[in-house]
Amino acid sequence: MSKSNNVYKDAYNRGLRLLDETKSLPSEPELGTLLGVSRTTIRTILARMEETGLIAWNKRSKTVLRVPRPDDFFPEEETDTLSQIIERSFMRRLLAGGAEPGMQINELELAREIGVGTTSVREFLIRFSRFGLIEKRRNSHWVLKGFTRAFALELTEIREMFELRSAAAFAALPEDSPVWADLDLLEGEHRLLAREIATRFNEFSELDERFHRLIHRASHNRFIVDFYDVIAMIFHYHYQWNKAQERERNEVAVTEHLAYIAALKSRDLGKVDAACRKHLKSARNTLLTSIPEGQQPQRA
Amino acid sequence: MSKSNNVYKDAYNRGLRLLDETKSLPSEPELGTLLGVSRTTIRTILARMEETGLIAWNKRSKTVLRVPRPDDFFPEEETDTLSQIIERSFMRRLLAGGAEPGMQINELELAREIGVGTTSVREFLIRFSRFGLIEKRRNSHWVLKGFTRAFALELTEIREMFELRSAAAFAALPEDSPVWADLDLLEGEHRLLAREIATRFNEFSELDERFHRLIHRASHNRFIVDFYDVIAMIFHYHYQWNKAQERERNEVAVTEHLAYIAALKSRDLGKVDAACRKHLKSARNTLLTSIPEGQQPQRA
DNA sequence: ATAATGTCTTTTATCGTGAAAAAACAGTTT
DNA sequence: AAACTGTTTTTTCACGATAAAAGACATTAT
Repeated sequence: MSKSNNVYKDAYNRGLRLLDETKSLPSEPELGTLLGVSRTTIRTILARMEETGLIAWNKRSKTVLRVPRPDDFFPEEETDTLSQIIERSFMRRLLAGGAEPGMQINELELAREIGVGTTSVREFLIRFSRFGLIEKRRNSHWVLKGFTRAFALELTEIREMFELRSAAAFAALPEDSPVWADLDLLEGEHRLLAREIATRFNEFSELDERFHRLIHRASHNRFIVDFYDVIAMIFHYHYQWNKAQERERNEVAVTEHLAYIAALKSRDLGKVDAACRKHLKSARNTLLTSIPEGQQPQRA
Repeated sequence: MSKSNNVYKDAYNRGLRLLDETKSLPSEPELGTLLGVSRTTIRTILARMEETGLIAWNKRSKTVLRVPRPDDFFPEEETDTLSQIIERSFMRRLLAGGAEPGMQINELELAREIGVGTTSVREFLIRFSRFGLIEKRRNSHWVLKGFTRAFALELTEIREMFELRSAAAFAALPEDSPVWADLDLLEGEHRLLAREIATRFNEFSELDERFHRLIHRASHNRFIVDFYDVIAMIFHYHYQWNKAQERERNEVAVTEHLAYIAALKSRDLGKVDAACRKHLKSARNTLLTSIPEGQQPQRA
């Protein structure tokens, strides 16, 4: 089967949305940067658009003939990366219970179950290992360390260290730094969300990530910035898993963020520290309460 | 070519050393744990030892017939892991100059140059990426970020944060913790090395790593412990690369370690903090002075 | 002259395959 | 019966091959 053409399919779907807005498409290189793919893929997309009668294509002229219909789009599931597919499968197994710490992870079994080659699974596990949830035994299997209370505590310990430092660095940034404008925009989005929290509470997690990433970037330290990937990954699956009191939790978090933002704008390091600590503390508690207590680490 | 039998060859070489000491070898499972390989590999080793007349092997009895000669050993270079080979090649290129930040890394070219398959190179690069020296462009090449001054500063910033915290945790460990015995042993080795520093200065880097890993382990945080891999890797190649004033540097470091150890034993958090800071500061300076100033980051 | 399109080449992503190594199972020995 | 040896099965590691995607080069249009 070799390689799936999900890059093409995903870019095609995104390309369809452009047809709603204009009467004619820009040049191939321009489309390339717009959709984030190479010209080769753009030309494959244009070829299909011509074939299905969406556009008339002749060299530089790419005239829109009709608006795309729902059935013009490729199905969602065909646009996923292999590594996304593997990650989802793996996390589902991991969170679905029965995944006791100390358990062995079998590459071949995983590959067969998901229906992909072993190479892809291997590469996924290597990438995934930096999250600290699995560990490799040399020349042998992987071992699941598990999503335990210890893991959550170790994760949040680093997170707090990094974020306090980043927040302090943020507050010390000069007046003319572009981050203040970014912060203002985020503040606006927070206020808007706060007003409509009753209906839009599930949009918080995406805003949360953008906010914290902005702060971490102020550290100008690649290790700190990269570590947020670990946090984001855990919170992503945690939010999917634990929907209890989601609205209340997010409502509290939005308020804490607004206080945090105000503290940053005051540039008062004491206030920043206090607001940051307060928010991180409740984030930690949320995470901890969602971990099943029965799961205890086991000897391998 | 599929897979090299370096595991067998390495274990065989280590197994030969056992023949010097005893007149007969233990059971297969015991040999397995001793050499850290499976029984399958042990049996292959025993078969060859029998073949070359080193032992007489009949079921449980494995009598040593003669002491191994130098030519019984497999050549050193045949015992390396593929990933070690790739890492060495890669680091040589990286440090040998001409490796400008922003430069593209080509999997295929690397694989051809080293003489290995592309899969192994890919997996190496994925593993290596956590060191923060390279970065992946989705669906495209890797980009070298380079061993720059910025890298060294970011690395040491995290190192200092982590080690100060670990050292504080270490000092707070109860009297009966086994780490105090480990520390005493390390102190002894330091004193011995200090006395013979003139001739044995090149043995320091190994001792250095063991000492710092002991301290980091006191954090009981996998992210802190794992981060030391980044530091160890950088220092490993840095030591190989920069031999200037090696003796003097190591002499200073040993003295600083001894002061650091004394501070830990005093359990006085203020003293620990001071001694740790002092050592980390000079470690940072050593690293920084070894980075060629001309190398400036470039836009991709 | 610049920027596009048309064409060709190279590289990346993924699979199936086969040998090395581990692990499981079955039969022996003490 | 516990621990070992003999044998078979399974898994990991590494490769070459191939389609997708990127990139480079040549040509044409404004």
